[in-house]
Amino acid sequence: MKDGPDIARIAALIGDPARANMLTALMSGKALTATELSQEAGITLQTASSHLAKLGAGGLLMPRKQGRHKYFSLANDEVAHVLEALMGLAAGSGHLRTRTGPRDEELRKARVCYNHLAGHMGIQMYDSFLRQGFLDIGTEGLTLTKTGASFVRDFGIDLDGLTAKKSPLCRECLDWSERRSHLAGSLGRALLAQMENLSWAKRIPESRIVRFTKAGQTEFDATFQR
Amino acid sequence: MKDGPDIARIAALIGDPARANMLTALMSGKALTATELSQEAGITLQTASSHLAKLGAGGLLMPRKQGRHKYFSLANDEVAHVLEALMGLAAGSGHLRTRTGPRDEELRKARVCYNHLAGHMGIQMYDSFLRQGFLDIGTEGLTLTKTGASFVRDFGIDLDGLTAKKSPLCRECLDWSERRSHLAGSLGRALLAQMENLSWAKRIPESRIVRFTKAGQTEFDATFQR
DNA sequence: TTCATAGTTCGACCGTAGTCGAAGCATTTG
DNA sequence: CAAATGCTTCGACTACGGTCGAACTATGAA
Repeated sequence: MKDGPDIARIAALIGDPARANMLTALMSGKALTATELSQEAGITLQTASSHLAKLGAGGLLMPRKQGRHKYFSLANDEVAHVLEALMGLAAGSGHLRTRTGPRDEELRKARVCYNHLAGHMGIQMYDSFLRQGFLDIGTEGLTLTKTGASFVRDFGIDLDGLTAKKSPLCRECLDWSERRSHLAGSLGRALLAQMENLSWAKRIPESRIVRFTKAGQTEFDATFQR
Repeated sequence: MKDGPDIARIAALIGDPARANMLTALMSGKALTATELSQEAGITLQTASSHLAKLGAGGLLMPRKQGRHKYFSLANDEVAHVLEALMGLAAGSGHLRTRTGPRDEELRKARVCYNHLAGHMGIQMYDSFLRQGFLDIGTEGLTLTKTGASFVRDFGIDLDGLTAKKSPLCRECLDWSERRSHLAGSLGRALLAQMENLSWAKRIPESRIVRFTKAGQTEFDATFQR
């Protein structure tokens, strides 16, 4: 009776309407909180919590704790592939709905997150690092590549000083507004500090907004938009 | 709450262990009877019947009645694709088990089925027709193409005589031993009759075996094996 | 510190769906 | 025709799992 891979187990996980709704909501690629997902599915938070625990245990979801929020995203591409295949079979075209965070335009664009750069520009920088091969996504956590190290040094950062400390150099941080990962860790903090040093930007007091100068914006784009 | 394509519905269908076992058994591409599938799933025939009805209504299975048997196969490639994706996610490599029909070697090779050719050679001819574009699989049933018609005429069959009758010219028939479709209908019967006319083969009395002569076999291979 | 918000755990309720025995059709075989 | 085989339908039982209220923990804000 036992047919090797237990397709019934995961199909049953997807087979509950509430869970299916959560999973399809996550197909956008963005991470959502438990509360948002509960609304997405039309169920209470308690019920959602139980569902999310099951999906996590089943290997379909990747939960990440961020402060007092818990963000969920699809565990990997294969999960998305299965969902897409199911959508195809279920005929009709796939809908996606999402509903994301901060209202303030400036906050969305660039803000401080534990002293590193977050928001659209944070994502922009992170993507640029990945594109240029400055960062390597290993089994557990990010590492700075050789080319990445030399770039960072050229940018004016005391890399040796950072690595001397015990706090992690590179970490992924889930962006609030963009709902994607960006660069955190001591390197992330140092990069933002250096941008402030170079007078590219400054923090607006009494808020988390990071406001770039016109020149600073140009420099940033030239440096990180390739 | 309603997310367009109802992936939960079909995922739930696959999500039951008994149904999942039946579906994986059908991944071989061969059609299986309700009884065989019930054994495959380790449940009684009554329960299996209910499951199979649901899978049919859900569009995952294609049932075909053949005498007092009912054969089930996956409805289409997309279903197989979903199952394969699920197997991938469920990790581990997929097992397949099957258990097919007739014992007698000669019967498996070539036999009569409602006066048309069945068994391995029947499949061979059917595949050859499809490969050469003699048959066209439309929305409902097979049709003979122009090139197919001229081939058939060259083979010595009175095609006009056949089309004059009201019984269907081409029909699919599910092969007992191969568990795949082959050509039935009046054309199928005429083709077998012509092979007997040409002394390629003759029927063995008191059985359904069709025995080809050595020369007939050679001719058949030359004609239908491309 | 206290309060508010996000999420988890516990317990109880309820419904749905899987299961099988028994009886009923349908088709083939003798 | 009767008997046998393959499958379906009906009905009853059972259990698993989804659901929510209430209480609890953890993190952040005032």
